[in-house]
Formats: sequence, C-alpha cells, structure tokens
Amino acid sequence: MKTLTSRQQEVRDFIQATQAEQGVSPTLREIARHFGFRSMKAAVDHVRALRGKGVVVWQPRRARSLRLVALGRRRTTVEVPVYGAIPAGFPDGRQQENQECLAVDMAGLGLRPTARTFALQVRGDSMIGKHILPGDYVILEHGKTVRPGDVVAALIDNESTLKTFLLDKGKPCLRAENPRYPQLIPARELVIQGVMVALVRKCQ
Amino acid sequence: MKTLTSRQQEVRDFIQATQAEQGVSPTLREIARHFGFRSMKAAVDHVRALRGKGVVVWQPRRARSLRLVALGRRRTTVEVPVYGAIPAGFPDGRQQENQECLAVDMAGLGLRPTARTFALQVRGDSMIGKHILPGDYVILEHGKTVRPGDVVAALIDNESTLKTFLLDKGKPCLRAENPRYPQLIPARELVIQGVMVALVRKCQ
DNA sequence: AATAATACTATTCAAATGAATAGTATCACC
DNA sequence: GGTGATACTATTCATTTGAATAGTATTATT
Repeated sequence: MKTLTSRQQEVRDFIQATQAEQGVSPTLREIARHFGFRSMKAAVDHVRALRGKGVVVWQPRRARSLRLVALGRRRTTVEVPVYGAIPAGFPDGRQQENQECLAVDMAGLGLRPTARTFALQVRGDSMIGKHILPGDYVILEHGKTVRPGDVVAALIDNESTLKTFLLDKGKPCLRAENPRYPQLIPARELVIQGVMVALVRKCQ
Repeated sequence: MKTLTSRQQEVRDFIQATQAEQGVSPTLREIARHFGFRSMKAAVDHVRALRGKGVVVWQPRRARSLRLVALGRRRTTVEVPVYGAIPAGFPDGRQQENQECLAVDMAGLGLRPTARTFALQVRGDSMIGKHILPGDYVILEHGKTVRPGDVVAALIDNESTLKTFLLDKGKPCLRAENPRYPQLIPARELVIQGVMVALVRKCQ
C-alpha cells in the first residue's frame, strides 16, 4: 500500500465517513460537491488514484459501489446466533431476525464463515477449569472434527452442556472441568452439537 | 416485526446475498431481473412491503441504498487496533491500514464505539487467576473510570502489563492475578492505559 | 530543464436507476 | 359478495450517475 497524499487521505476519509453515516458509499458527484469541486473530473481523478494505490475498489457503471479494501477485509464479520440452549436438531435459518446475535470477525479468529457456527452463553461454572466463566459466550462450530481435549457442546437431558472431549482407554467420553463435578460421561449415544472455536467475554 | 410471506423472504434473502457477494445492494431492476419479473413494479411492491414491515430501509432517489435493518444493527462492528505493547502515549489514527485489527461488535458487547478502544494480546500467565490466558485478546477502553477489581493495562517499564486495580488501605495499587507473582504495586506514578471491557479467545 | 504526477475547471453524453400510472389475477377474510 | 393484501404485466418519465473529452496550473522528481 503506497502512501496517500493529504488530499487523497481526505477523500478516503470522506468515503469512510459517508459509509458510516449514510450507510452507502458516496457517488462521484457527492464527493465533488463535498470538497467544492466545480468539476466531477477532480473526484474521478482522486478515486482513480485511490484505486491505483489499492486503497479502494469499485465496480464499473455501478452506482455507489465504492469500497475501501481495508474495510472490505473486515467485512468477514458474521452474525452468529446466540442460543440459550439448543434443543434437538438445528433450527432452520428462516425467520430469525429477532434472535440475539453476536458479531464475530471470522478471519480475525481464523474461522471460515460457516452457516454452522453458533454461540452459547455459558450457564454455571462447570468449565471453570478451562477458564470459561458463567456469562461467557462460547462460539462453536457444528460438524467440525473433534479432537481429544476440545471443548464441545453436547446434548444431555435435552439441554446443551459444555464438556471436554477426551479419550479414556480408547473410549470417547466427556468431562466437566470443575473438581466439584468430577463426572465422566461416555460420549456414545450423545449428540455433539459443536466444537468450541472461540470465546467472547463481556466485563461488568 | 411482522412475518414475511415466502416471496418477501426470498426478496430479503436476495438483498442479503447480493450485499454479501457484490458488496452493494441490488437495484430494483436487478431484483426484478433475478426473479424474472417482467415489470419493475413487482420489485417495487416487494421492497415497499419489506419497508412497511420494518425489515428494510432505503433512501429515496439514492441508487443501491437498500439496507436490511437487522444487518444495520450489526454494523456497529468496529475495527479495534491490536497492540503487542503500547509505548507511552497513543499512536495517532492516521495511516494504520496495515495494522492488525480485531473486529468487535460494540453493541453486542454493550460498548460505545469509542476511538479510545483498543486490544492487547496477552503474553504470560500473570492474569490466570482472573481466567485470562496467554494468547487471549483483551479489549480495553482508554479514559474509562477505574473501579476497584477492574482489570487494567498499565505502563510498567515501558511495556503494557495487565493487572487488577485495587484499593489497599485506601491507596490505589495493582495486583497480578497469579500466586506465583504476588506483586502488589502502588498505582501512583503509573500510567493506566485502559480498563478491560471484554475478552476474545481463539481456540487452537 | 524536462517529465510526470497531482489537482483541478468546464462541458457533454449515455447508461443506470427510482418513481409513477394504469391495469390484471389470485387468495384470504369478514 | 365485497374488501384488502399479495403478486404481478406493461409502459413512460425524470433524475441520478458514471464515463469521456479537452484543457490549465502547481508541485514534485529526475
């Protein structure tokens, strides 16, 4: 990324500000008007320069298609549905507008944006030994291959519970990470709903 | 939010898909073409219905200004700069495109998007007692009022260190949350760079 | 001193796009 | 049996918008 001139930086900032305030990118004419250019060509030149420097991309002949590439990268953020508890099966993706969601940057977390990613809010301190606290949001992926030591959400008594997946003498089993509950549950006949890939904690 | 008809849901999904794939919202004509409508009016009607049901907003006479309100809410995501360590003072916000960033959903975390929000990647296990592990990203806010018990980033020996802020006999001091390092440092003359507001942990 | 990049004015054209009007057909609902 | 919502066809108009051409002045850079 080459350095920008101060004017080019101003244009870049205006594009960013417009996107933030208006929700859409500015048109060339709007850029020209904002800076008081009496000719659109000035705006065209600046945008062309920004494109040449790899700062923005746009699609020819499409209105308001300017995008900042730095921001483009961050737009790997995905809304992850937050479930209190997952009943059997997965709710289908329809009509979930009202659902609580958590925005997670997939690239930043080294995740592929999968439709099978979801979040659970932790209840209870059964995973305190893995430094997972009540209230934490655990982000899980459904269908990922489970390896021993992974934290998984399993369906026990029709409720999702977090456990560590282990191999005990070759047999898969689940363990709660709290010495007060030293349960060791055989993993057979249990539904593994997801493997933990990340965690988000709010403070206060 | 009223329920959508199946056709309206399809239109909503198309808008969402176009935004994801093309980076811009579709025009009314593009909606019509996608569904094979021979008249634009059909697309206009559907978008008007979606607007009436609060699913979508758009700005009159502005091309490609359609926005899904559910997604509009998630766009409170903010790129938070990740510092390994913060030297004295704050780097100014310019020309930081190459910087490592973490996308965080401010609304979902109950935060106001402040320019003074940043992240630190934790090194060492000095905060293990607060269930903060090495490798975790701690999100902090600069200038927030510190309360006893808060985790703060403080500048010690020209390097940012996480400590718990406490009052010891009325005197402010900092404590490492690891029994192996039972340091208690008077907080006077120390620069508190930020107060922890959230934590993000990647697994594996 | 020559050259290229930057930063603009001024004007025109054509395509893209939103908006409007006048209808038709279907279906649920009261 | 009427009413309203839904889901469209067909056509036209006015704006918005990107793109192009022909220049000028200033500021680096070589």
